[in-house]
Amino acid sequence: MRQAGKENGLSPLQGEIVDFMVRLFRLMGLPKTIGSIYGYIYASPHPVAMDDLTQGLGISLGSASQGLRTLKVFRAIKPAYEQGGRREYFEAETNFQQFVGAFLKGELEQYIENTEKRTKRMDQQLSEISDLSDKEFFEKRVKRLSTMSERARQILPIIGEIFLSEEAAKLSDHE
Amino acid sequence: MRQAGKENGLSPLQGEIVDFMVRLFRLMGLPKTIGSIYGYIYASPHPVAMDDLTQGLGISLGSASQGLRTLKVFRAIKPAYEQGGRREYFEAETNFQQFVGAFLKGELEQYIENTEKRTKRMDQQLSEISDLSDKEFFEKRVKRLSTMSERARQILPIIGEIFLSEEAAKLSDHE
DNA sequence: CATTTATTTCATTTTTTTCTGAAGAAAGTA
DNA sequence: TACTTTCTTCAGAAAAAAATGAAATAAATG
Repeated sequence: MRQAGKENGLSPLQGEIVDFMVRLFRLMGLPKTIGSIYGYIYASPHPVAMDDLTQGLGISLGSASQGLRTLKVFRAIKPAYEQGGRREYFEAETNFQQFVGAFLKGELEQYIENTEKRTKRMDQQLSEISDLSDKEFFEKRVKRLSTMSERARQILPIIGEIFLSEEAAKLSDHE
Repeated sequence: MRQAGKENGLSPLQGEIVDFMVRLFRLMGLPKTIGSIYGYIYASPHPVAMDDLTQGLGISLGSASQGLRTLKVFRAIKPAYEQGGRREYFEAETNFQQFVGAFLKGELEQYIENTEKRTKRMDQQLSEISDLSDKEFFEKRVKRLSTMSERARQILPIIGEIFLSEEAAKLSDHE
């Protein structure tokens, strides 16, 4: 998959879209395949089955399956009710605000919780230092980390606000 | 380096701090070594030379050299004027707000610029579509991406604000 | 329930990223 | 200048992350 959609039936525009999504998803720390799958679905006028992905993107069955799962989990795609076949079809959830925001918020939340545990542990360690000038130094340092972690928690809702607020929704939800 | 600072002369608290930084830096997409170097310097009461790092963290000369360079570049450490020796010594820049913020803002800025180029290309591609219903579909899709990209640009200064404002500085700069 | 078709799982392979250390600059010293 | 010490570079090694595909499972059909 050098340039998305060269050896297969993707139009140049669709290729651009796939690349776009690969980049967007990489920004969230997700692998190329996942971005390309979402891109492919996003750029398809009709619901997409796993088969279309392996063919259209030249990726393996395994990757397609795992990628779809991940995308389902954070609601970037949704099942499409297609006539006839026994296949599962999917279409794109097009409001990035929602799922990108939720994803980032989740990640950050987890990170911050973990961080708070750590600063607590540090506070304990502090109490075991006997040397006085060492103690002062480390208190300063640890203090800063605690402050940072508190501040991060304050920022969290702002991030949520940016992505998930009513305003944000309005700005992006007028299909 | 299983648990930071086990085989070497790091106190448990210092080990915690190193781990903390490894995590913080990984959040920014930077490798473990860089985080651990910053952590080591941050957790040192005295200026640190390259030698201390290779010894104290058990990392190679190459890693230490490269890591220090990176940290210098985005101002996470600064040279310390140490008596006597011909060695270079460093100490930590302790206001994360500044350097983490600047780093993230830089990354995002670059990302957004690139994204804008892409949406422009897409707009061009759009004009070459003849089929009418296809055209409508892709216009909708591309529109959304453009909107998102515009919105990202609006958000950028807010990010800057969060990290780099006077207020943020005050909140973190009272050593 | 046997058969065909679609999906999931996961051990292995491939690709990408990060780390290492020896060679060689650079900078200081006698 | 010859020698020592410190730092940088970069080709190759090691580790980590992602992708593959074959076997197992599930789901549908006659």
